[in-house]
Amino acid sequence: MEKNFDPKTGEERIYNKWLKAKYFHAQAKEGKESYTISLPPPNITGALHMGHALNATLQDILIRFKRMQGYNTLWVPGTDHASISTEMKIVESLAEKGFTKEDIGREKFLEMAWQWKEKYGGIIVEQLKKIGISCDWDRERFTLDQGLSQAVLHVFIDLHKKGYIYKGERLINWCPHCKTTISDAEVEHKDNKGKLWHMKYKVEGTNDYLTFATTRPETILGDVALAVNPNDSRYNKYVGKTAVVPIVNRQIPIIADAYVDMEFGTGVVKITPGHDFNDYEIALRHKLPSVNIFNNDATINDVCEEYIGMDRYVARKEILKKFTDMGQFVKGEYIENTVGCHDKCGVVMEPLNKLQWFVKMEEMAKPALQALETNQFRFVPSRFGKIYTNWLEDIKDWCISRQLWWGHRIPAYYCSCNHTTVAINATKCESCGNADIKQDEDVLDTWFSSALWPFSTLGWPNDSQDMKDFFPTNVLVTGPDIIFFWVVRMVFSSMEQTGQVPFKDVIINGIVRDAENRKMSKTLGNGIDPLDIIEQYGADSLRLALVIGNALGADQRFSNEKVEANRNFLNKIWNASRFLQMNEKELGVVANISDDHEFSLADKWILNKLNSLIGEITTNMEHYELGVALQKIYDFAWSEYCDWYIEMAKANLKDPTKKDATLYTLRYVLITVLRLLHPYVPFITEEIFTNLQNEEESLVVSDWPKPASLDYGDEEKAIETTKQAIKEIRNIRRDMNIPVSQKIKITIVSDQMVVENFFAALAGASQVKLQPTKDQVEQSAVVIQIPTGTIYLEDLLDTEKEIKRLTKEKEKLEKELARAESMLSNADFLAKAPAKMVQSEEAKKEEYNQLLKKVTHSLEALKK
RNA sequence: GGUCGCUUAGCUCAGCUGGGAGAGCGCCUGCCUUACAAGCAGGAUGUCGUAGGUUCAAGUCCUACAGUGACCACCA
Repeated sequence: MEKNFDPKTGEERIYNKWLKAKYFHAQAKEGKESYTISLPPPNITGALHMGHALNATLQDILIRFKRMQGYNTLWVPGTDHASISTEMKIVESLAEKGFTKEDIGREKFLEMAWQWKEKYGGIIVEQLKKIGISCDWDRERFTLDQGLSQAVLHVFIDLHKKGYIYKGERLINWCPHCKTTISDAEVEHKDNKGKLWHMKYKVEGTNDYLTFATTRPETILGDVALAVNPNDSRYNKYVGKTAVVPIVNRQIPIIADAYVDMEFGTGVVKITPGHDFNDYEIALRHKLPSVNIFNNDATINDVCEEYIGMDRYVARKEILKKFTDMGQFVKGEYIENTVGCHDKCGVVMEPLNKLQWFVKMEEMAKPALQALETNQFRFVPSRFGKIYTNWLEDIKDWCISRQLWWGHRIPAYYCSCNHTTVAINATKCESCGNADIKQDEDVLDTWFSSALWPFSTLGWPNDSQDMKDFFPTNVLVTGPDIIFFWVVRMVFSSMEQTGQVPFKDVIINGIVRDAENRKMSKTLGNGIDPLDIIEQYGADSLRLALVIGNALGADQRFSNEKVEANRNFLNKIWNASRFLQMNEKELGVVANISDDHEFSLADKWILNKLNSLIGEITTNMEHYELGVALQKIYDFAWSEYCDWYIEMAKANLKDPTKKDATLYTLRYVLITVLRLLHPYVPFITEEIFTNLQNEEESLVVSDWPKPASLDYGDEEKAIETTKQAIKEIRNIRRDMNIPVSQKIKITIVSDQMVVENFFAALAGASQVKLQPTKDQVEQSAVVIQIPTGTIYLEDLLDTEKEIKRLTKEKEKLEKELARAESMLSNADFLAKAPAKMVQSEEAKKEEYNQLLKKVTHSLEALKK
């Protein structure tokens, strides 16, 4: 074996081996419970980032764990067509050549988009593979592929038939840059330091002016009313009168509405239903008209000759100037508010009144809410359920039509007879039979297809075997930021279409930040590329760094130091296996051992500890406590197996009576550790495993360890005591500056301790004598008291130092004793604490007492 | 404005259903001991944000407060 594992060459080789063996490919298996995960499909425009890496790693750990446990596992991968993001890319590339998408037309544009998808869409998948994830690549899907498109159309038509999908004119969020509608979820509210302008309109039939405040002076062109609070005594007298919007010379009513906050601004609000959601509501209540003042690019339309074609922000300045000139400008003050921006391009979105397709949400939200309430599925950690619930409780109808070309085109066909035919590939009007029908130009929101992902990828709406075998899925792992984009929509879509909640557990992973706790972003340029990390340290190290010591759902900082530390751990495991191989080469492999073979104390100790470990971490992993579980394996492997057991084994291997059992135990424990680690670090564990076993075997499909039926509790305790003794000896050697090379003589007086042959080596002794009584022990020895006996380090005595040490020891014991005694003298503790607690305290008290007596005795003897 | 986190060793963070505070990194001392210097052995450092409460027992449960962060939200 090489001195180090080289991930650069090894990982790819191993991954290809797995693919070739089709370990990740799932088929329905009789008598095997299935376990399914749908990979959140990354956008084809995306490049792999740390968020993907974490997300994919968590899923891979779970699916590999379950696969080893014997479940029939399926992990469905795929990508999302990312309607708007992809379209933006194509539009940009066209713009570079001086074209617009309209120049080349829909058909040609889509051709380009598909070409783009073929060229770049697979990149992120290949990048994901580098992490080592065990998806069933034979089942890879794309949200715009034929099957999924069929599912999308099916759902659209179904919902339309049921009346859940309708077309209506509504105020919607419009992106003037992308020139499409966007849903509420896609609006990002950004803090904005703006100005609140005070301006005034003349009240007709009086000489009075009413002063209102607005952050958007340009929208006065669309004003249809002034509103005051009905209880506002300042303005009561004006209600019912008319004010005049200058420039457009529009007469508008002054109305009373409780929405108006008397405290804010002047207490007078201008009402612009065409470009403000609140005003829209008010206008509905008061039956006011709506005036649209904008073109699709947010320039002023023909509402006003003077500003026609002018950008909204230019118009703002011009109108303010005009008001100043007219003497109707009052003042401007600084204000902090928020503005809604398109989350994709960042441009301030504009509410516009448009005819669009919507999904009626109120009714479908109900079962989705109930599903969580009644624990039909759950969030882990549970607190994220609140985001889900809040969003559903306050849900508005979902605007699903987009003025884009890349996506699922809406299956609605318009006829000159005014009838709309909603059907797949309609060729004639279903009402009048006219063949001259025109399909709706718009496509569906990307999330409409993602919402069907867990079942559309399994062949739905066809009566597929995969649906029967693998649906509903077991786990969804995703980020907190898309709970309302995606999780919510998957639940209600699935419940409506399949009658089932699409998953059992929704695991929320945190956000990976940089070492300074900043969000990694392209603009900041602080992103750490997972591929760079893989290149430098290997995928296994990356995976460990992302998972170890991290609580689920919590954000984490990422740094190369973390990766390095974990790389070191893997190197440690690698070298432990080299140690085993070296010895097996010399002494022979003992892969099996007969029942009558006697294990040494050390063997029994490590086997017992391993047994507990298996039980604990299996439970941890079943509870998704992956970080905790990993930490436990790490500690066991490094601190117990490598630091202690291997060192003990070195001596035992020289003992012909112990050699075989030791070789067996070394191998057995190491291989078990490899199994336990495999879900976390699949590559290196597989490499070691095949080195130790044979090329044909694979950890991927090997069994997850189960605790053995053994109880070496006493042996474990005995070795723990021995370890404690050795530690104290080392401690004293250190205090007295005795180098490792200088061997000492040790006498142990005990009638119960067994001193194994490793003791001398680990304690740095030339000889270790064990005797039942204190006879013939040299006077000049350092004395260590342990519960099972007394240890004498001969010829080391430095009386002064020894007195100091023993005094410290004595003080410590007295403190411990006092603690135990105070607990035991507490009547409430005795009465109310569990008996086990009380017993354990009593035992400790007894032990401390004994030790204290002995230490005190030694101390007195020295002082004489 | 609402909701939800976080505050534990110098730094980054674990700590499950309450029973004597942990890891990694860093730091100090000594070691190239034939698996591993990406290592070995030993060591130091914490009134677990503050104040109350529940309990025999609180880092862990409850309340308030203080810092800090995220998300949601129509104050023109």
